[in-house]
Amino acid sequence: MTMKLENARPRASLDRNGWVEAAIDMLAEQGVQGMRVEVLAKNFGVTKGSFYWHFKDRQDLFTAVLETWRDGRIRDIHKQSVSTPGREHEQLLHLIDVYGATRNRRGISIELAVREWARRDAQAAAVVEEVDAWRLECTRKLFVARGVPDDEAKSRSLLLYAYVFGQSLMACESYDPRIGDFKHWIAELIVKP
Amino acid sequence: MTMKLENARPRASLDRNGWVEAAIDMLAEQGVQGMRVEVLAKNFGVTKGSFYWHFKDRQDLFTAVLETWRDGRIRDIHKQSVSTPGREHEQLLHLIDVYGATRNRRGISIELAVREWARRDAQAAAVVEEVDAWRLECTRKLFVARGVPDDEAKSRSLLLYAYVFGQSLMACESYDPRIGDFKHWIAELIVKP
DNA sequence: TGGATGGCGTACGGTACCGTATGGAGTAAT
DNA sequence: ATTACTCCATACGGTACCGTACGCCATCCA
Repeated sequence: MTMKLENARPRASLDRNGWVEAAIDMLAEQGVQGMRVEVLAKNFGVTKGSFYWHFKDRQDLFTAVLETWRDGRIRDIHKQSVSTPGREHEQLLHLIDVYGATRNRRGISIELAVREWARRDAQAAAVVEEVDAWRLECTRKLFVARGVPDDEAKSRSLLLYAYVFGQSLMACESYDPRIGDFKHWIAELIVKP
Repeated sequence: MTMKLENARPRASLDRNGWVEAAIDMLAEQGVQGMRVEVLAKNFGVTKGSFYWHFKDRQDLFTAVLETWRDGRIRDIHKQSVSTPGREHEQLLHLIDVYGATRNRRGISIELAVREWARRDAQAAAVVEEVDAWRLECTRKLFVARGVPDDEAKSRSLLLYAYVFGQSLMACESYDPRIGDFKHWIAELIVKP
């Protein structure tokens, strides 16, 4: 049998998914324009001959990146937003915290890069719209689960996500040394029953 | 005297400022990477020989764009945020409305482009930080003028701007037909005493 | 063991840029 | 009229890409 050779080659990880993961790294660091075929190839130590074996063209990579990002986000949304009766308050605060902390910088970078991408590309815009719809819906359910009226739940969900994304756009670290307290106060205002 | 010839030539508007204004247009439409010397020149119907007469290099244009944007923002902030006793509530709601409406699309596009620029360029980051500081401070004064404690005023200012910027990043038009009502509710929550 | 196929390298043409060097037309000053 | 200065065009070299054509080699399969 040839089973022993399955992972014999150390560089055999360069399948379609490997390119997509590397492209997402570049997306986080440099934006859409940073996902360049020859640059990615050089980072892998190969030439673009490999790329054009796995992908039809650059747009093909873009589509794969968007789908990978969308699927990952939807999985995360479900993990974070399944209602645990009695703990919805903590769950909502945690949602805000995840996007506001210094950790998760990579996730935020990707988030912003995709959203900027979506402002000039219909395909990216559709993906963002889909992800937003899932997030807003799951968060709405969390609010409803703790007794908030439906309209108010929708409004607070919108406020929650707009706030966390907007916060990552601002340079507010130098605003006040007690910025952490302010953010807690804001989070409570958004989540408060 | 030669005074009569001061604005004799119709194309004499192609001074340094003309290039900067056109560059800001491209910034709004295509982001930082869209501000290209040869593209701008073609749009003007000239060649880049003109550009390199008025600017040392591309970075020189970038610096001028950032300074022009910063100065314009600071002027706007003062116009919008001077406290008119008794009307602070309406002034704050108007602030939110300015950034949330379908009009002012250009201003929002520039705002987002500059902020994305700032994530990868220290000079742009410094400008954004300066503009944010002005905005937060002026809005804080509006809150304080209507009796809000100082810490809460700072928190609400931060929430206000993070919300309006984040909102422009989201595709929330298809969220619910009553999105307008939700935004009003949110604005009241942010501004409410 | 010969041929098919997967995975990648090489080489090339083409495009879109940046920046420089230089010339040239028009105007202003002497 | 000569000079000088402003403003722009032309031409060039260089870089960084995208995409394609084609060739090479290892592996698998009959």
